[in-house]
Parts: sequence; structure tokens; C-alpha cells
Amino acid sequence: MLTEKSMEKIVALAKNRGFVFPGSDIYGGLANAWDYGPLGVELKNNVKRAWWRKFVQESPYNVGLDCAILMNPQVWVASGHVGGFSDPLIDCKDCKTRHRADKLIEDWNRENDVNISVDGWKNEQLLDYIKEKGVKCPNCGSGNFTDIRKFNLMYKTYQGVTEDSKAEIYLRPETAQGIFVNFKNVQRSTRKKIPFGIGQIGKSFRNEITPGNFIFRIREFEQMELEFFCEPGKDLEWFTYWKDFCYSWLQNFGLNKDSLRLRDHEKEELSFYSRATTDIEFKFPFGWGELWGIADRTDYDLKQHMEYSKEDLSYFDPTTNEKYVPYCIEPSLGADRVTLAFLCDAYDEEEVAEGDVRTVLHLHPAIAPIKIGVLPLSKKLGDDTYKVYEQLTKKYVCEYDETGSIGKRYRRQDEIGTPYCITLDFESLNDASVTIRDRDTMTQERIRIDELDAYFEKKFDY
RNA sequence: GCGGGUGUAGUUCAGUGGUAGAACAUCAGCUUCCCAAGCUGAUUGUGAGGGUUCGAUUCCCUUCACCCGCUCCA
Repeated sequence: MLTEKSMEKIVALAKNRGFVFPGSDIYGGLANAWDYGPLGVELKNNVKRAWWRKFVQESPYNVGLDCAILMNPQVWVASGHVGGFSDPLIDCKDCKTRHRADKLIEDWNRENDVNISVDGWKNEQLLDYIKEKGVKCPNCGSGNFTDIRKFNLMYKTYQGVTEDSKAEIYLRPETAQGIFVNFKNVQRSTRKKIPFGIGQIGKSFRNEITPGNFIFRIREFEQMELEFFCEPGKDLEWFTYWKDFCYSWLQNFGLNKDSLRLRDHEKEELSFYSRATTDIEFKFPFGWGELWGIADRTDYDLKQHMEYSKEDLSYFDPTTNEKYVPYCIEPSLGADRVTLAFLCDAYDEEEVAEGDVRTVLHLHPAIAPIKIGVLPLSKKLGDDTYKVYEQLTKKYVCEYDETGSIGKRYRRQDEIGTPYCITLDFESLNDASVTIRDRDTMTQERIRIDELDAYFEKKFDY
């Protein structure tokens, strides 16, 4: 890397080459909405495919699922999202900082040895209490607060054509609950025995207060989640297993080890339902950010749904004749985030000759959006080259390019991370062979056209 | 949502209360042919809406978006 790797450069490349565009662009955009362009959708699909293959297809334990985004609202009551995801927010008018009203009161209570729980309080109660007790802003000491506003992170919509609040439903804020409510269905229909897992890839929606950093934190995002069910007591064992599994998966697809770290949550940081949580973080140009949250959710979710739905979601172990509610390990990965991580990690600027710089994405061949660039050395060779292109597109996403000098076309492919370029030259007409150029090594080899399929089959075998 | 900053071709930047300019990029033609060559030509723009004005890209208001902070966590 010649100069500093920056978000600006990566975003510029993404827009310029068609990885990611601003959403609703011609109408001036929409906050935090991004569209994946022709290259971006290939990249993201490849990432999802790679995940699915490793976590579902090749896994001896796991099966797949694809649940509806819209669910019975009771699901979110049971999961705690209706209550827990709506924070009562209050702003200090003097120093402009934002706080959670319930936290302010809890802190005040602790300091003043008052033992009152604010759980379930209404906004007015919270506000009255703050005024009555003279709770101050922890930042500037002022008591000049705004009103409390509930900030529910869930998007609401309506079932049915009239805006009847009785039919109010939510866009799911996570895919996990779809798995929990289908636990029984999946277990019965697949005849899976504990331990087993259910994987799902899908969109989730959170009305984040502060989104940002390109596609790192977006309000409509895609998750790749696994809920892995195991015997209580064996959960920490499996927790470690999946943590290592996820960590090595990222590295298998080329993420630099120096750009990755594992961060265990401290006790105070843990969610109320979680026994242990580890984040796999990636060093983005803007700083460390979470990619993958691996959590031991215990039997919290299934028990909640048992309580609210009155359905028995326990598991009967036929070998021990025991009945129990399984514990659950959840590795949850953000598809957009990890796609961005791959993009950032792959980005490089290299000096190929003195003063001659190429921008190159060193993407793993499995996730590169275009696998093979097909280039005629001269436009006069266009027809013959196009035949090779047609042959290869049956198996691989290829790009045909005859515009500009050959060097320029190599650079174009480098910039979008194409691992191989094929060039057909005048000699090809005699020896029925083409030159294959490797993106990373920039070396070339000569291969017969009728041996291309076999050649690439080996290259793309992983 | 709050505070601060910014909006001019695809990109980076000029410029003006009176017909908007360059470079790069893109496309076409000629040429060259295995790593961003050259020549000729072409396409494309004042974020959106409103106001002041004879006339607004420039001044004012609103809005939208982006960047930096505050709460989050896939």
C-alpha cells in the first residue's frame, strides 16, 4: 500500500465501478440506504454462498431455513424487543448530550441508596421522577432536559389495507426469532438430534439512531445467523467450537489475521440473556468494528416462547430418555459488514513500475465478483475472443472488454478484483491457445482453449 | 433526533447576480498491441423545492443528502 487506505477511496471505488450506489440516488438519496450494483450483488452473493456452503451445506450439524420478515407481533413481545428495544431517550438542552432516562434514574438511585425499580414505568413517570428528585445531567450537571421520547428500534407497519393500529406489525429486527419459533418444526421434519443448528440468511431492519460508515451500520441489513442447539452444560464447549470455526472461516477467505481480533464481552456488557459473548472484530479504515457476534443465549429464547405461546419447545433425548430445553449458541454475522470487510481488506495500491500505480482488489477467487476477464489483444480478434467468452460464461461470471489498450483493460480488471484475465492474440488463431494472466502474481501462462474448462475447474476448486 | 461542516459533469476541482470551464474518466474513430501511450471528436453538471430580482449556480428560506461528534452492536 503506497498511501493510507481510506474509507473515501473505497467508497469512491465502490460507486465508480458499480459495487454500491447511494439508494434512491436520483431523488437525492435516502438516509443510510445503499444499493448493491452489478459487481456488489455478485460479491455479496458470493459471500453469502460461501457462508451457506460452510455453515449449512457442508455442516454435519446444521440445516437451513428462510423465514418471513413479517411475524406475529407476539414474537417480539416474547423476545423482549417490544419492551427492551424501545429506549426512553432524553436530551440535555444545555450540553446537547443524549441519555437514557431509565439509566439516569438507576444511576441516581444507586448513588442515593434508593431501591426502586423503574421497569415498566411510563415516560411521564420517568420524567416526573427526574424532575421531582432533581436528577442532573451526568455530563454538565444541568437539569434542563427535553421530554422523553421512546425510540423503538423496530420498524412498524400495518397488516391489512387500513391503518388500523390493532393490526400493527413489525419488520423483524433480527432473523434469530424466526428460527426459535420454528425450532419444533425443523427438529421434527429433519429428525435432527441435539446437537444441531439452523442457519438463515435474510434481511433485518433496525431504526438505528446513528447509522453510518457506509454499509457498516445500515437500517436495512442482511444477517447470516446460526442458532445452534445443544445440551445444557455443553454450551460453553460449543461456544468455543463455533467461535474458532467462525474465526478460521474469515481467514480462509483471505481476511488478514492482523485485521481481526476476538473481543470477549465483560460481565457488565453482556446482554441479560447471555452467558458469554465474543465479538470478532475487523479493523476497518475508520476503526475496529464488530463483524460477528457469537453469543451463548442459554435457553432464554426457547423458554420465552414457551411461556408466551404455551407450546412445549423442549427436546426429548431418546438416548438418555431425558427432556430438556436446549441451550443455544448464536454466531450472528452481518452480511453487509463482512462484505465491506472483504472489500476493505482486499483494497491495495501497488507500484508496478516507477511512478506507475495500479489499484487492485486482492479478493479471494471464491468471492471475486468477476472470475475471468476475457480480452482480445486487438479489436480485430473480437469475434474469436467472444466465442471463448461465451464458452466460459456458462460456468463463471466473466467480463468481455475490448475497449482501450490491453494494459488499461488489465488495470480495470485489477480494480474490481478479477483473479484471472484471458487474452486472445494473433498467435491464438494458429495454436488455439490463449494467455492467462494472474492478478496477484502478474505472471502469464499459455493454455489451449479446449483445456480452459479443466484449467479453471482446478483454479476455482476450494 | 441534536450540534458543527459541506453540496458545481461519473470523479477531483475552477468560476460568476447576465450564455458554466479544466483535468481525469466514459464513448466513437485512427493508430499501437501483453500491463494506465498518442491523435481527433463526442456525451454529461450547479442536490431538490420555494422566495427576492428584469434575470439566481451565486442572495434568502425550506428540504434532502453526505462528513465529524452524542446513543448502538449484525
